[in-house]
Amino acid sequence: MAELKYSRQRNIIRENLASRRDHPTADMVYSDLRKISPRISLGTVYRNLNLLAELGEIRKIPSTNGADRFDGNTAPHNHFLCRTCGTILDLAPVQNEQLLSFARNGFEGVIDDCSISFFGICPSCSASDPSDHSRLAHEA
Amino acid sequence: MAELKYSRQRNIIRENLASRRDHPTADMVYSDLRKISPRISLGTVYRNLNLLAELGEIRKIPSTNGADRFDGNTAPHNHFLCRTCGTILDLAPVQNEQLLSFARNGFEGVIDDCSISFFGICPSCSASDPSDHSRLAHEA
DNA sequence: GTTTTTGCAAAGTATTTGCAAATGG
DNA sequence: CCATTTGCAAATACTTTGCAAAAAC
Repeated sequence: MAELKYSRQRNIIRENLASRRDHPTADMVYSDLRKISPRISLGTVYRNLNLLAELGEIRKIPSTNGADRFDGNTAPHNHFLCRTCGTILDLAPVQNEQLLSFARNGFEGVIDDCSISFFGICPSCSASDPSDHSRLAHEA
Repeated sequence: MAELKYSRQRNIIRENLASRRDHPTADMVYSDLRKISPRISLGTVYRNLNLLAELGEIRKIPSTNGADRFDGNTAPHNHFLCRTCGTILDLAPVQNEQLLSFARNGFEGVIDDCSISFFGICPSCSASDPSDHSRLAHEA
C-alpha cells in the first residue's frame, strides 16, 4: 500500500463520519451506507475506517463492551461514557496541553497525544430512572 | 447472581492481578494460573475478571488492537500506550479531581470517574529504534 | 498496463454462554 | 439441600484477510 488512490467508498465513509455527531461502530456506518451504496461491503468499511484512523482523519475509540467506535471529530475534546446505556457523548477539551506537559515530566519516552474519558450517568439516563443500573447497552 | 460465595479460582485470579504490575489480557492471566491450578478454564478467568471489574476490585482497560487488558491497580493513575510495541505503562495521577470538577461544569448528568491515556513511544522503543513505526505489537 | 481498491466469503480473535457436575454455606 | 461457581465445549461477536474482479491513474 504505497500510493493512495481515490475511492468512492472511502469518500462516502469519510462523509458519513463528518456528517454525524455520534460515535458509530463500523457496522452502524455500514448499514447507513448501504442505503446509498447497496453493494458496499463491511470489509471495505473496516478497511477504510482503519485507514482513515491511521491517516489521522478520524479517531478510533476502543470499547470494553462491544465494537470499537469511530469519531469524525478530531479536534481536541474528551468523551463521556454512560454506565447505564453505553452512550458516548462529547465533552469540551480540558487543557490537554497542560496535561501533556505534566505527563512528560520525568518520562523517558515520547508523549504526543492524550485522551480523557469521563464516566457516569448521562443526562437522559439520570432523568428517566436514577436507580436503573442495568448493565451496558450499546448505543450512540 | 445474588449472594457472592467464596471461590478458590476467584481468589487466585485476584492474587495474580495484585502481584503484577503489567496489564495482562485474560489469556495471560489464564496461562499463568494453569501452572498452579491446571484445571482452571478460560471461561472462569473471563467471568471472574469481569466480576471483579464490576465490583471495582480491578480495572478493565479497553484496547483497540487486540484483547482487553486488566489492571490490579485501582489507585488513581493514568496509562501510557506505546504506538510502537503496544505496551501499557503506568503514569502518576494528574490532578484527576480537578479534571472531574472541570468536566462536571454545565453537564446535566453524573460524572463519577475519569481515565486518561497518553500516547507516544515508550522508553525502550525510543531507545532502540527511533525510526521504527511498524504497527502495533501486543505486549505488557 | 500496473497498482490500488472492492465485494464476497471464509478465517481468525476475543469473549460469552449453556449445562451438568462440583463446591460453598 | 439450595445457591453459586466451575470446566468444558459450543456459540457469538467483532474484525481481518485471501482472492479474483473492478476501478483509478
